[in-house]
Formats: sequence, C-alpha cells, structure tokens
Amino acid sequence: MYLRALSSLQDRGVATVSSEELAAAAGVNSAKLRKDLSHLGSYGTRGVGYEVEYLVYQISRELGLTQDWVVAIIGVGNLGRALAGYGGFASRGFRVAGLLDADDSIVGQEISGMTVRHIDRLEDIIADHGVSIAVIATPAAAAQGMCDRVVAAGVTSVLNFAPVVLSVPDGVDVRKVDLSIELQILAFHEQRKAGGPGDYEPVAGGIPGAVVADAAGDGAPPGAAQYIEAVEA
Amino acid sequence: MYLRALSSLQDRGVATVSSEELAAAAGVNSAKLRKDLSHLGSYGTRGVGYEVEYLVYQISRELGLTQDWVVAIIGVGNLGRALAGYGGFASRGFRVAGLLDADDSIVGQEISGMTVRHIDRLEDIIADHGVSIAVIATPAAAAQGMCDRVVAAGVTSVLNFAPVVLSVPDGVDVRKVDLSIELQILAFHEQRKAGGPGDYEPVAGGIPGAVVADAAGDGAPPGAAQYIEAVEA
DNA sequence: GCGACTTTGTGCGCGTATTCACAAAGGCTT
DNA sequence: AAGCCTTTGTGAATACGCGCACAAAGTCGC
Repeated sequence: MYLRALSSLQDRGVATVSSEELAAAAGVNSAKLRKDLSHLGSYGTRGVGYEVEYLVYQISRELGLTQDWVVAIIGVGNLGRALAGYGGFASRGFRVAGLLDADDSIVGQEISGMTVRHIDRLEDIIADHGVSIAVIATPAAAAQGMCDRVVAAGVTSVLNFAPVVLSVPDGVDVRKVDLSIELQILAFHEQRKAGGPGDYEPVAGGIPGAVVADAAGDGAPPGAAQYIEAVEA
Repeated sequence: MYLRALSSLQDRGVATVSSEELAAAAGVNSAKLRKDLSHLGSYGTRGVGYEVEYLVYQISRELGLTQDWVVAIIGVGNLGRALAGYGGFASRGFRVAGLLDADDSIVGQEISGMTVRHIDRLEDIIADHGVSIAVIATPAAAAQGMCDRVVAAGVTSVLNFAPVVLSVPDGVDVRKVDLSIELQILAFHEQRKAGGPGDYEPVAGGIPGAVVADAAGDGAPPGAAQYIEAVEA
C-alpha cells in the first residue's frame, strides 16, 4: 500500500514526503508507517522526511519486486479472464506464463494476447517457464485437485479465488480472496446500522463479548417451524 | 467462512458437527471457533456438537443474509463483468440491481442477463432499487468520484476493487480488495524462502522486529545503478 | 556557527485476538 | 438410574498490533 501511494507521489513529481503525508495517502497512522519503514532500515531523514524514489526502490527490493515472478492462471472463466487482463500484474514484475483450462471449448482461445492451453500441459508449463506462483480461479470443486498438482510440480505460492480452504504441505503459502465474503461483511455492518439482526434483536455492543443468547427470540424461520421449536425447546 | 464450511457439510448430508471438525474444515483453531460461536448464543450440545442446519440458520441471520441486499456494480470492465457473472452473490442473498459504465460502447450491452446502463443514471437506479451496497470496479482515477456519488445518493457500504484508498464520511463502510497486493505478498514470502532480498540481504527472523539496517547505509542516491552500490557498499 | 524548528525512530502502555486447559453439561451404555 | 465418556463454553494466560508521546537527529534561517 505504501508502494502504491509512493508511486502516485512519484507520478506527481514529489521528491520527498513526510511520514504524516504518506500515512494519510495510504490510510494509516503515521506512527505505524514509521515503525513499518523502520523494519526495513533507517531510510528517513529527520526534519525532512523520506526521499520518494529511494524509498520506492527499498520497498520494492524488500518485497521482491525487483525480480520477475512467473505466474500461471488456472481456470479461465470470467474471473480468470479478468485476471489475465489485469494491468496491475505486469507493472509490478509479475509475468503470466500461461492460461490453463480443462474446457475444450475455451482451450485455444486468445485472451489478452495469450492462448489458453489445456490443463494437461500444466506440469510442462510450470517446469518450462519456472512458474513459482499459481493463481487458482477454478470452480470450488476443482480447486483442491489443481492445487495438489501445482504443488507437486514445484509451485510454492498459491493465490486462491475458489471458495474453499485449500490444504497444502508445510512450506507452501496460500492466500485467499473471497469475493462473496467481502460482501457478507459489508452486509453485516449494514444490518448493524439498520438495527441488528432482522431489526428485532440487536447484537449487544459489538460482536466481541456480546453474548446475545436468542432468548426466546425466535429467529425468523427459513425452513420454518423446526427452528422455532429448537429455540424454544 | 464457518458458513461456507457448514454449507459444504450440509451438501454431504452431515447433520451434526463437533467444534474440532468444523474448525478443521474452516482452517482455524477449535477454541477460537467455539468462542466465536458462543458470541451468537449457546447453540451447541455438550457431548454431541452443533446441529449443522440450525447453525447455518443462526449464522445467516446474524450476518444479515436472511434478508436481500441490493448491489450496484460500477464499472463494467473485465473485473466488473466477472463480478456480474459471479454465482456466489445471488446464492447468498445479494441481488445485482444494475451494471453501470461511462463508456458508450459498453452501455446497452447484455451481460449475464443484465443490460449495462449509463453512469448518468446512477442516482436514479440507487433510489429506485434501494441499493445499499456499491461495488466499485472502475479504473483508479475514476474511483473516488464514483464513490462520492454513490455515497451522496445514500449508499452506506462500498466494496472497492480500484487500487486507491477511498475517503468517505463517517458512517460509511469501505472494504478493499486489491489483487496485485495479494500477489506482492506471495512474492515477498517466496523471496524469503529463496533467501532474502535479492539473495544477498536476508531479513532477520521475520518482518516484525527485524531491524536490518542497511549497514554502511549511505544516504539516498537516485538512479538504479547507484542503489546497487548503496547495498553492496 | 548557532539556535529554533521539523520530523524521524522507538519505548511504553493499552486493548484485542488467540490459545490453553478445565469444569460443567449432556448423552449413551449398562 | 447411575456412571462414564465426549464435547461445549469460558476463565486465565499469552501474544500481538496499534497509537501516543517524546528524545534524538538533522535541516534551515539568520
């Protein structure tokens, strides 16, 4: 996030920036920013701030963005297509080495300048291009199987968009992006603003510590009556 | 996440589940799971576990998923298209009321059964359909402007995919999903496995607490070649 | 060259999240 | 009906992240 804010400053021709300004741009507290940056070393100048260009370089280096990373995208549905065309990857040193799918009607198509290849060739492509990061954008049912294959082929970092918890051996990193969970979190807060669950049983004070037993409070029935019984029993 | 794991159990016809099993499925510690669930009330049976169907209902209700939420998607590029076609929304009570874009060559197109409408009609659509959640999938430059408009029109929850920090008034919730940051995080860990920044200056022990001063840290020379000197010096 | 001013780097305290570990609770078997 | 066995719910301990506040460090003006 700091890198993003710094790039933006760089575009505007700003040469130096104080922790206060950069923190505001990144949406964090300035003390936190200074502490974070201090973990990289002491790159600021007291009384002045940080030199933008130098800081960009140091952060990029620490994040490993000064080298190229080879990525394979598994699953070329709507999401896979969006990822293939996402400009944010190339600009940060991520090179997409392959788009792979199991569907023969998709294999061979040209997407964002790349040809979709059959999933059978997964292992070849990983080995040939030195893929170290796999992006899984398959349906949930296929995700674990694909994950196992990429890991077996030597990939040690996985970005998972499928709504499942992937299990991997030690030494393999997995990150998960779950679009519908993000919406659910928003819906939860939205509901809170409107006055608690179903507008009749507000959560006390916040989620943590709030022990709101559904005291006789029958929760609205979807499958219906049985739940009311369950609560009242 | 618990809801997702429970749905999966439900599909397999499992009637009851212990905290241990559910925690494993969701990828968390079982004590944490029990504490989380206890905040909703006491819905487990000692010696037995939790009834899957009942728990699904209680969590859904607490999250506000027993009611419908109306969503507008702003920006119909690759990502907007993927979101429009994402099945995970409808199945959790999220209804897409509109796809909006500023590009006349996109307006009028049919995507996933919905017609893309011009951004001029944003305020109408929000008011007419009672949109409470806006999804921003525009380019970075347009995001803050669109955010201001949806907030002015009464939306109080925003899911932002654009790589900028949105500023909003108090009372409005913003969540951010940043695809390239996820990849950068993976790249960082990948680099760590391979032996630190550039393979010559490993971070000590971990990020927090690691004060890897750029020993002999001479100040701040701009220009790529000089950075290498700075590090090697 | 010196003093005032600005801004970094960080010690400290606070609140929260996470985990352990166990007593209480309930079902199941005999 | 009584006791055993399983599993929950939670107090206590620990770990962690965040922000405040300030001393140290460096710049800029005079």
